[in-house]
Amino acid sequence: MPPDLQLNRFLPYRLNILSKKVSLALATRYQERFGLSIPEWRVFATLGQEQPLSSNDIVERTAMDKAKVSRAVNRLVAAGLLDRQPHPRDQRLLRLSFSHKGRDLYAQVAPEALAWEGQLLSVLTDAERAQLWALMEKLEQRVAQEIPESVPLSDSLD
Amino acid sequence: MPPDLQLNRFLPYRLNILSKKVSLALATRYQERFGLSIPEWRVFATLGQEQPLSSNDIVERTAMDKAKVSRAVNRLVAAGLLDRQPHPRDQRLLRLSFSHKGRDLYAQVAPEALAWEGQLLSVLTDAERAQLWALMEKLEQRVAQEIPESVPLSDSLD
DNA sequence: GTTTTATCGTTTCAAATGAAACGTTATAAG
DNA sequence: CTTATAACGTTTCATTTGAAACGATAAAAC
Repeated sequence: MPPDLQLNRFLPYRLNILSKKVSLALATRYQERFGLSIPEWRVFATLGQEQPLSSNDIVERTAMDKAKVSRAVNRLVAAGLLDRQPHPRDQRLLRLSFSHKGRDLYAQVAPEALAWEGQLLSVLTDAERAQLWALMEKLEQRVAQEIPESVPLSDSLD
Repeated sequence: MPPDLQLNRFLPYRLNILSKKVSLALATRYQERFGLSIPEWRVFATLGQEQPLSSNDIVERTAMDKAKVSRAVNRLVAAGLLDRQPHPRDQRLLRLSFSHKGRDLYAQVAPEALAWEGQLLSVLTDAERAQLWALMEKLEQRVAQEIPESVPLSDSLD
């Protein structure tokens, strides 16, 4: 008698596919319109939250690999979107922040991202949205217990 | 005035991190215990649902790249877990199914995967689980509308 | 029947990835 | 002070990746 593992009712599987579809749909937009790759967008959006940040701050906030963050930051700096200063008190740290151009771009990108998310969430009622956050929160806390600390959240794990 | 994009309340971002954590936690287990990589597990579990399947069937069911499926299938065949036969009526198609060894392994892996999922979901009530499925279903249908057809769901989109 | 056209799975190749090594700077221990 | 240890970000290098080209088969058009 085969074990009853219904893949389309298996949370890791469904979560992966949903996450992929959402990322793909969004990525297509900011890729085409703003020329940002996914890692670049992640770094950029993170700096939109708080500035300045070190590379390591971004690693912690995004669960990205530090090599990937390093490369994304380099591209964003090269594109003139970020300023990269050495930290005055700790020479090991970078002090990353938006350039003027970066700030302008963020002012364009962020509202679009929010609007897009709004369209996506428009299929849910307010109550359902609240539920969704609560459920995801619970699951994330639960699963965090199972992950051995210091294991990086690699991008290929999907 | 900066746009109010709160990243930790931004669905694509949170979904990505949750999905990564879940995949990582689960992958660590079947990697260590059964020697299966993530793509291999995906293919393997898909065949647990229905047999025989062609490679293309698996591509459709898992949203994986066909090159990745091809490589995962090769490794599983080499490991003696799958049988690969040519389809009698269409020589282009493969007829993939479990070998005896594969069936035995599945009988071990599937219950563990289910038990693990059960632990994860144990933080939710039955009603909450039902909600979760319903919400994910709605979101997936909504986002599917935005994805141009025939765009593959690459694994690097996270 | 012959010639397109499409489909399936593999292979190729350039790009992306991430673990580990590295150089540099800071902190802790002696 | 000096030495050992740790933290930060970059770079290296082997692996993984997926888009495109490919060979082989089947279906469609003529």
